[in-house]
Amino acid sequence: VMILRSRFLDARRKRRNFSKQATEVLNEYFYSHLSNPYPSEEAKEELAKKCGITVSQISNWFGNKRIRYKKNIGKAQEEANMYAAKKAAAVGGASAYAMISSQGQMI
Amino acid sequence: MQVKRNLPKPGNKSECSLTNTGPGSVGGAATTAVGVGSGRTNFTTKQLTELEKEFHFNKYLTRARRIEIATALQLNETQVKIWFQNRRMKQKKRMKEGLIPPDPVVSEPNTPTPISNTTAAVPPSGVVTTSSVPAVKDSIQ
DNA sequence: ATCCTATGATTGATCGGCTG
DNA sequence: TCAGCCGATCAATCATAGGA
Repeated sequence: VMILRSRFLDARRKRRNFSKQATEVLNEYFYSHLSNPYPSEEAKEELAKKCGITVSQISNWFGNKRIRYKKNIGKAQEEANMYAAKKAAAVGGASAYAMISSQGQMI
Repeated sequence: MQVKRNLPKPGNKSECSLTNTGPGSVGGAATTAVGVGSGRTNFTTKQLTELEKEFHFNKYLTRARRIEIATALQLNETQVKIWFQNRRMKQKKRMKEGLIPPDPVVSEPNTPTPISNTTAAVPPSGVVTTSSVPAVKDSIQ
């Protein structure tokens, strides 16, 4: 109730969705690194540059993605997974590195 | 409470490291007003205002000061400690990207600001009370 | 315009590592 | 040996954007 306190102070939250391309790049990375969706600081910087957003936004995106992915599993996620896998397998050029790194770690 | 994630940073192993949600159910002691202890405390505007004021003064707290504040604001020492930690990280983050001029460094790290009253809780304490509208303090975006 | 879902941001609190 | 800090992350929530 009175808990409506400082909500008005969040005027800064004038969010703008990321571009479709940016989201595409992020999802591609996320799904091709599902076993370890934790990009390093360097990877975040690269993604940030590639997506035209800040590193913090990259962190926010992965944070939200991990939680929300987990909140589902067995839904459109599985679908998105193979979508990304297929995508990575397809064009060997830009996506090649994604495939390789996805195999980075083993048991 | 329940955040036992594996170590993402260091060489982690297989499995989607994102698989937890431990039922933990800790008995947090929060003033959330909502039933049982909620892991997350909802700080009141007054508490946040005082903490912010103190932070502007000292970025780091001494044990004694922490106790004073915790008592005055009716919070745990840990909550005050954590709040300052998070606040420092927040400022650092703002500094990096956004802008937020470095702190005008206050001479001495002391001068305990008499946290208004002792048993904080009700008094209106005319601090920044809902200026009633758009009060868009804060710069940055 | 109305409702509902997707999504970016914020934040109290936790985890692991490092340090004085 | 140990408490506090940092850096990263979690998890819940807020507020808005976008679609039907």
